[in-house]
Amino acid sequence: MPKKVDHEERRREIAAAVLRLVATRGVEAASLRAVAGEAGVSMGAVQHYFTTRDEMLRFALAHNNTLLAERGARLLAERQPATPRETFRLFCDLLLPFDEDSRTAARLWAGLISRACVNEPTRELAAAAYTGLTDFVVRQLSGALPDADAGRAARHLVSVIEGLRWPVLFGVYTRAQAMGILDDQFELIFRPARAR
Amino acid sequence: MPKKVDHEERRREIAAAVLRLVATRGVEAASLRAVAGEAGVSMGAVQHYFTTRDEMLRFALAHNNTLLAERGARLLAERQPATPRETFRLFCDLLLPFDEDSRTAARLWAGLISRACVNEPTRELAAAAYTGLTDFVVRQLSGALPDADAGRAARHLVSVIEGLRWPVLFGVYTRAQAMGILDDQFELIFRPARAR
DNA sequence: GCTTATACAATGCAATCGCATTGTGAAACG
DNA sequence: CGTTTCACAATGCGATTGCATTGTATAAGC
Repeated sequence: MPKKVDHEERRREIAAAVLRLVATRGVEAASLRAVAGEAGVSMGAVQHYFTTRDEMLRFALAHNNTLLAERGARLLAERQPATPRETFRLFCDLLLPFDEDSRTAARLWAGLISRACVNEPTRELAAAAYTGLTDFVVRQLSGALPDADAGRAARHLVSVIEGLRWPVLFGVYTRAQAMGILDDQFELIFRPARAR
Repeated sequence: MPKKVDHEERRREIAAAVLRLVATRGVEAASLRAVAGEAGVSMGAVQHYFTTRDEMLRFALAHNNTLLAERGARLLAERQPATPRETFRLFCDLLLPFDEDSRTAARLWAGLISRACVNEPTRELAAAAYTGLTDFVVRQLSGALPDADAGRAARHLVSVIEGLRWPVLFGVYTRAQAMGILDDQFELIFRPARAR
């Protein structure tokens, strides 16, 4: 019938435009027209791929989560961390807004959170993102710790990292200060079991 | 001259309407008209007290921060926590979205964060809120720990609490699970110094 | 080659937005 | 008692919003 177009690929392209807008000017700025302009297509095209603005935003934020997961897996594969501590540092670099990439990701995360507060499907998305991240960390830790401790350690580490995201993004902590807090945390958690 | 009106008090009343809207329907919903309607005044009144929507939002979010600080001080005064652990639990109840009040506060916090990502004055506000909170906790802890440790412990505790806010709000952790994580953390930090 | 389904593009529309302007009633001051 | 000044109320305006509708170019199936 008509032209053959990779539907999902086009959606992802438009989603990328959404993410650029959300990261630089906030969720409110991601209007249909602005997105169309940013993506270099007509507004009709955006409407063709997303029935509603809400669906567009939800897809974009979900897409961003899979991008982040891929980035984490890639980092893990290429840096091959040998010790739990190296793995941990890798996650810090991935999740905390130290460089421009992760600062962008943090701003997107902020958009996700603010929408999740008032939009049920987005809330489910955010909840899934948190559980997914924690599970991922559990799996990374499961070699280095007994299973029972791995779960606990993962929840600890994820909590502290998450708790540092906004202070770091807003300039309350420098990278060195944040890493200091995280190092302390790491020491505490990975102290030999007998000392606990 | 004209009627005598407590200017700041009126601003706070309007800000309360803003906060109600932000908490229930998000920052975007706090339009001048909606705020006027919620506050039960005309749009002209809102404009009379705030020169711009941006200023209105900033004032409302800053106002919310002082309300939260007052609430913390009041809780501290009436519950008179004797041990660091009791103090800590008090802060958890204050900051984590366990009841409807603190869930509202968390949604407001989300609004603050998302705006802080794209609005410089709001960013400063958010940064000040984080440092203010940490300083407050340091002061609470300074009796129970040597000064050097109090700062470190405070940054730890605040980080973990902050890291649990969104998972709790989005239903990833129940109150019991969150408190379990926090208890563990508390144990780690307050373990006798010789064991470190 | 005609049909048909797709992939957009263009435009229209009612609603809403922030903000500016203007009007009015009242109260304090001279 | 008149003037001034503040506290609003009402309305207007241009811009922008999400969404619906319509038009059209293209290309695969029969």
